[in-house]
Amino acid sequence: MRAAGFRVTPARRAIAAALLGVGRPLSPAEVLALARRERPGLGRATVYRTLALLVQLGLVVPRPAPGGIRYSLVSKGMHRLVCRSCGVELLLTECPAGSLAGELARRYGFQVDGHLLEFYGLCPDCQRS
Amino acid sequence: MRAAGFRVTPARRAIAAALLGVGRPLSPAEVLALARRERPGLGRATVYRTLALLVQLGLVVPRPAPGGIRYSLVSKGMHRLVCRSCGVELLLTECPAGSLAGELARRYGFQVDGHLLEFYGLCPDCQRS
DNA sequence: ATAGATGCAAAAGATTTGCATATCC
DNA sequence: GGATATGCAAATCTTTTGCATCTAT
Repeated sequence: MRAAGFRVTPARRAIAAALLGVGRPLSPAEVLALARRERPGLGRATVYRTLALLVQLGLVVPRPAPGGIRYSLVSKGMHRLVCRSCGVELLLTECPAGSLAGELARRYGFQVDGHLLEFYGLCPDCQRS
Repeated sequence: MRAAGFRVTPARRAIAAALLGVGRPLSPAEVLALARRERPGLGRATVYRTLALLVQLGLVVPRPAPGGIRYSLVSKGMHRLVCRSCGVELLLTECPAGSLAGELARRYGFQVDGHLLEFYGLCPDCQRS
């Protein structure tokens, strides 16, 4: 963060802490609510600006979810099994994709620093209805 | 579609055709504009309702993109290399994930019918700035 | 014939922007 | 000290909802 030439401020700390503390993807509204516990005066706009910055820096990934985009730290739970009907998620540990990253970097000149692997389908409950 | 007990209507055809015609993820506004070429009176609300239905049915996936959620047909380009700064995308052909799908179905009782694999990073141009 | 789908307009939400003030380095 | 970041409020955009009408099956 500082390495990239951006300032480390209390607002940014609070927002990062909110994402760190909870192990699941959060909507901007949830991030605001959580971060305000630590920093009561925090403004909505700052949350949006900071989330965009964290995405830019590759520290956070936006994910579509029923009800809008949610954000989660890159390191946590990037491999999921998601029910497209009710939205339940299972976190997976397997990752057959990591090995491809280096190969892609070499081939396309990208600096690859994360990936997302999601399987979609219907959970047992939703298969019934 | 019909198999799942839903009606096949001109509005739905036009929306599906829009997604089929263009090979990239579209925002709801883009879907509306394209589908209106075929069906001028099409309403915005119908686009949202139909996109949600197509996601439910597993025919379309929502993806986060700079500027909001975009939708694309499941069959097309589910494996991508995305620049988190400018948003350029490369489609990939490799897929080390397919083999896991069956295993997950067995283990968790999910009916797995699609997956999304994305690598994030910086494209050569954005690495410079 | 009738449950389901549509289009419209309005309501509700979400995100962005402009700007004066406060703050990190 | 000076560029950066912040918080607020308003402006803008996106998405959802209620309802009367229409249409696939």
